[in-house]
Amino acid sequence: MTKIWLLDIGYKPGTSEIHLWGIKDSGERILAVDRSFRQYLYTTYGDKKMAEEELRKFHNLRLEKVTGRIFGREIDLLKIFFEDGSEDVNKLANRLRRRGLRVFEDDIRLSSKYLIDQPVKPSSWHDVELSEHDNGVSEISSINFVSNEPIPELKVLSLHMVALPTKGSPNPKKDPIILMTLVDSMGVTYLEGEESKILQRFVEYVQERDPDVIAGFDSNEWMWPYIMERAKHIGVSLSVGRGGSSPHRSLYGHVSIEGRASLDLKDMVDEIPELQLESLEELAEYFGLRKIEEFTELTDPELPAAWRQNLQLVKNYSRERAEAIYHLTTQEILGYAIALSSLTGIPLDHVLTAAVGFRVEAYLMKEAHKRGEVIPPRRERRPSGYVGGYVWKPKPGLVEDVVVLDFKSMYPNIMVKYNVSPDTLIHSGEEIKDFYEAPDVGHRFRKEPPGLYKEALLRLIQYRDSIKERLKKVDQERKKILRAQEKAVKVITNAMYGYAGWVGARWYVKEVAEAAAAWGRWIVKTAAKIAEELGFEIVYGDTDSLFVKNIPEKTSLLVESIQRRTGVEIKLEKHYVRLLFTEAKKKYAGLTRDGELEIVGLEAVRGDWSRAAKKLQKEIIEVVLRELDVEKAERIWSRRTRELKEGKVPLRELIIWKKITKPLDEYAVLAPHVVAAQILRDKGFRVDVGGKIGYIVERGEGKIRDRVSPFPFVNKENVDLEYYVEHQLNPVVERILKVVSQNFAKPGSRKMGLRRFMS
DNA sequence: TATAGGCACGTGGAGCCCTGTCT
DNA sequence: AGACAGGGCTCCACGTGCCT
Repeated sequence: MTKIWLLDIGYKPGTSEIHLWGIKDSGERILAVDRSFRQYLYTTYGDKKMAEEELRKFHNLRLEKVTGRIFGREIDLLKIFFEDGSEDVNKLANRLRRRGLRVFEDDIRLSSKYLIDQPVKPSSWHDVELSEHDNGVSEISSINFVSNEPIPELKVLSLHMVALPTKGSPNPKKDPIILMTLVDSMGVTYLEGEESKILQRFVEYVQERDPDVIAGFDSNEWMWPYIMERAKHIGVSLSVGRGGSSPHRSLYGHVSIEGRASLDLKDMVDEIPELQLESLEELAEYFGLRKIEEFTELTDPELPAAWRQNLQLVKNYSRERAEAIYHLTTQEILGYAIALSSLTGIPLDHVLTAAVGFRVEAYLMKEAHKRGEVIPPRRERRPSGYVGGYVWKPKPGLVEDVVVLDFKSMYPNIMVKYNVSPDTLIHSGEEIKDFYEAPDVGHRFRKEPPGLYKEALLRLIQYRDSIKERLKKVDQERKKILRAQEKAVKVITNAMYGYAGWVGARWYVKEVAEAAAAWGRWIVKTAAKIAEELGFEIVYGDTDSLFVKNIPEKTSLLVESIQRRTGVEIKLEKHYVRLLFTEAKKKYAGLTRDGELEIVGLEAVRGDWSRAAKKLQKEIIEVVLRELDVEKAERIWSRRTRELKEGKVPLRELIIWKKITKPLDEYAVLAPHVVAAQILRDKGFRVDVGGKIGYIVERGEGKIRDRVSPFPFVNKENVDLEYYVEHQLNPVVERILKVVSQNFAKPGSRKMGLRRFMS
């Protein structure tokens, strides 16, 4: 018996031969082949003769009569195995469908199916029965999951690449790679000189050091495709895979390297909503590695000159990024990716790239399989919305001493409590006596048996509790692993409700999400009613939270009453000394009891306002909330306005960043950032969907979009300072002062204060 | 290879009215 | 007097990014 940690999984195309790349507990890296698995699909066989007729046309099929469940309903099925080891299920599935039969699980890739079907988990330890063959290949005769701990020592290589653009962004058709910087446990290696030499040495380096993980930033969409095209162009064989194969584009735009995990840290950016620029530098700052300003800056237009005149600058630029990638990977991201991979069953290689919905789905597929549920096919559906959470309208102005009550994991708890699940929904005509009925929308769910969502959620909750228990007892190093696991579990748990309402989900049933939302509204409104009955004043509330004016001697009674009546756990989450509400929902600022200033939803926390405006708004809020001094706030306002008008504000603070969310020619309206992006594109720069465009507004007549200038082609001389006063500084300040001036400014001075800068 | 809905808010675009100018 | 271009205005859709 051998112990193997599963790093990567693949299969030989056209066959049922599963390739498992693993790490033995001795540290040896091996490829083990499993030839025992067979691809299969299910079909209904309403007309038995017809099914048999079709099946006779195929050789080497093995049939099994089984009973499965689809959305909780029992159904008789034929399970059809492809005994000849082929994995071509499409042909058979299509034929059966053409005959009007229902077919299931033909749309799941072989390696995914293996992971769902077998006691095998990626990024985990297994007991394996191996037989060695002469050709060095090990064959598996049995494999069993053991544990997802400990995590073996993985060899990580990080990679940063610089190409020399002739015009705009580097173009892989003509612009060579001039530098590659590699970082691993041995330190930094620069590959420079002739491009073919760089690539050859890169391949040698990978073969020699044989890393398990290769990490980059924007490597799936940009770096790997670039390297691959250059290698092809100059005729270098890019055999960096463990079997000697080249990298290849696999599913969903991901680039796979055989036997290794290729990670793109850019995928991590989506998981951290706090990030506004979504850059590597910002990611590094977020994890406390290095501040954005401490990175050497080098934009594409500056690169050619720097390459000629200041080689060291270019090398520093590249090294800093390669090091950041290495440290982020080893210290922050790899552990999380491993935990997520082991939990969802998605191989390490893919798990960061996979969108949230697909992670949840991967987890559900395994749960469903355990319960004897057949996995429903993915289907095209028309999106149709439903009513979501309830939001109170706040009273604008200041309010003191407010406590916030939060329902803990409201939607997961609702789904567990009321057994809300696609397989427990009662359809019209069904006569079930024992049911829960959702308020408002009237959907009914049977109380027994527990549904797929309920069981999946309970298992997750249980797992998280056990992690929390263990966290109390273990040492620092193990704590880190457990925290990563906890985070992974949390991500999946919290996404379950959203998944339920996603039209692309295999288990999409609109009534499920709609009912969960309805129960949510009922619970939070019931809580509000209880609070009011007890004499509390509701200040605000959003979906699963209630802001109430504090009555210290009654808060614990309030919490108890709400929990008793609604049956859902509620927590006293926050205590604000003072809160400021604007006229809008979802926008407020507060001072907590520990003296922290919190800003929610306002421009100061939005990424699409200039830094100048954001900083000023924060200053104003700070002075208003902490010092209750509106006049001082107005003085700051006028000082900042003056500074801006006198040109004392750095250009960088005036840049407005916005995301490009679709191809430029699909925009119906030419917004300023779209025009800025067009200008960049026309200069030969890459404008990617999902990329951020920075621009400033220049002086001139007419529409804003007709006078934008994209970063980095901005010139301080041309900035329309008046625009920044009128459309950036003034609105964000006025939004705040408008709601407090009557309370705090002396009579008479208020209007003065506000009007002074308005016209 | 899109987890959901609710919400604010700047900007552009369409359409309307008004007004001044030309015929 | 009537036609019409163009400015100013209103209203709404688009687009982004936030909150829970």
